[in-house]
Amino acid sequence: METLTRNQQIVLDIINKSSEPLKAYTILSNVQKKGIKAPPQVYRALDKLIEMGKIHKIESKNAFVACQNSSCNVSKATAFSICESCEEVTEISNSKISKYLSNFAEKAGMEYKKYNLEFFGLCKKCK
Amino acid sequence: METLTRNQQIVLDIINKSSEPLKAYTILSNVQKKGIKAPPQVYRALDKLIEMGKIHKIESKNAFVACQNSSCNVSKATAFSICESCEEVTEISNSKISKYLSNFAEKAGMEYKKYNLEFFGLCKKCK
DNA sequence: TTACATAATGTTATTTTATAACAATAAACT
DNA sequence: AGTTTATTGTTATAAAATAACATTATGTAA
Repeated sequence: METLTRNQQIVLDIINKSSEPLKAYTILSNVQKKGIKAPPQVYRALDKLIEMGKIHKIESKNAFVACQNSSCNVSKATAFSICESCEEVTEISNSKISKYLSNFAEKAGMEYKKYNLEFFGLCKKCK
Repeated sequence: METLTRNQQIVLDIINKSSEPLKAYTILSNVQKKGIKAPPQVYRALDKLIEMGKIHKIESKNAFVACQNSSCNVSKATAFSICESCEEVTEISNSKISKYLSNFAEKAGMEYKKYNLEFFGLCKKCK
């Protein structure tokens, strides 16, 4: 179990507290009172947290969310559903999807390391 | 069958000719001799071409590729495999994946409109 | 055809997202 | 303690995308 550095912990705390994906510069403005002053400090922390699987990047939004799946301490397969109305992002932790896709990748002749899947539509509330 | 405007056609031609995903500013520098001078012109063409399903955006790379799947004239479900060594990007047009994932989304209670899936790993050549 | 609406374009400036480069500290190792 | 390695702080800049608005082209209906 890796221990976090000060900056990593500060950034992770903000993301954990948030109910929605946060952008890097939003994070920055929220941690400036804690002494993190410049973008590279935020991006470096984000990079490490992603490596550790503590957070994920929502590529279509350039935003970052806490991993909601306690078992994924290495980020190798991520899936999200994204509501186009309320912007809610939910991590899908479905072992069937994961198995299905890993299997598919192998059959396709690819030495697969990870995947990212993003669903777009309307969530239960919004539809 | 929609007809393309001049700018859309110019941008599509460049992307079609390329064997790899192109970034917006790479496209721009390649079409300046044809009279497209500024980023908004490129981005507007890209947006329309995506709407039409002629091209797709590789979110993890901020790059654009021609649709390799002649049947997808509306871009609602895309899947790619991306080689982390040679950067080759291949569109996966597998109706099974598509069916499986659509099905999954529906069961999850989401009114699903589209998805984007990106696999990362090593392609056949590189592994 | 002419008038009106709609869409596409051209252009400048700016915003947003991300990284390069390098000096300064701190942590881990032998 | 001295050396290596990782992390931090900082400034500047690069890369990606959009806002805003004036202009031109295209479609449509009287």
